[in-house]
Amino acid sequence: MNIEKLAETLKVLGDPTRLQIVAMLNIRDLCVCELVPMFSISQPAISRHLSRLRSVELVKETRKGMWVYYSLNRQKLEEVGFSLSHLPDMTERLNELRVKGALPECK
Amino acid sequence: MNIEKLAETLKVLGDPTRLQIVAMLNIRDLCVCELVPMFSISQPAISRHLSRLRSVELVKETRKGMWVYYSLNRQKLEEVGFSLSHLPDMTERLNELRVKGALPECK
DNA sequence: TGATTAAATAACAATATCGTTATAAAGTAA
DNA sequence: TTACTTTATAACGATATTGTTATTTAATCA
Repeated sequence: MNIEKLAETLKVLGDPTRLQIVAMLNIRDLCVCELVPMFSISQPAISRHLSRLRSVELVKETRKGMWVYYSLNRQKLEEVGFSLSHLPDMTERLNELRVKGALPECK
Repeated sequence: MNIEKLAETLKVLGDPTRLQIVAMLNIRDLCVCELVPMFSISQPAISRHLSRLRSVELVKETRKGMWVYYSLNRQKLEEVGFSLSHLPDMTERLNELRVKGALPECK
């Protein structure tokens, strides 16, 4: 995952409500009406959080009749962990800057 | 790491500038005056980003004369990855809610 | 059809974030 | 001391985020 996308995904995960939703979905798929009573915020607020999680493909929705079930995209979550432990190698970028004289000599 | 602290740390990582700083510090320790020319934002802006990274102990600062060197706390970064792949088990919490009748029956 | 339920979207307010420029603080050196 | 360099902080504006209530959309059922 490129660094911009990784940052965007981490930002989505970096909210206590959304991270708890992810932890809940790690146990089993849940419909919105089950998620709402778990938190002390409104249904629309939960809906917006789910929308943000969906926007980075951390969760998937499936409509079943009146209900919408959300499930965790474990692969995406693993990808985040992997990308974090394999950050892009900036050695070359650092060399470029040094060659261009963009780096001061702080001895 | 508890879920609140994890969310806070992910939020700090969830910014493209800060994540790039982390990637740079993964190569070697850098002083602020080296970091500034790598980005097209002001020195105070970089300083604020470093302050946020410091606030969750992702980086450590060391003053050397006039210069302040920042280094990556790799242990903390690994901890984030580990916590992400070992989210707290919400099974019990889910049971509580079910027993209390807080979960609707969406069949 | 019309009523009901579940979920998403719209509109808005309060607060947080991130950038800027100006200034302060800390260290070096003439 | 005074001047200079490096970094942090202050003050402020623009924008993003997160919550609210009201409304819309989608599906079910009498």
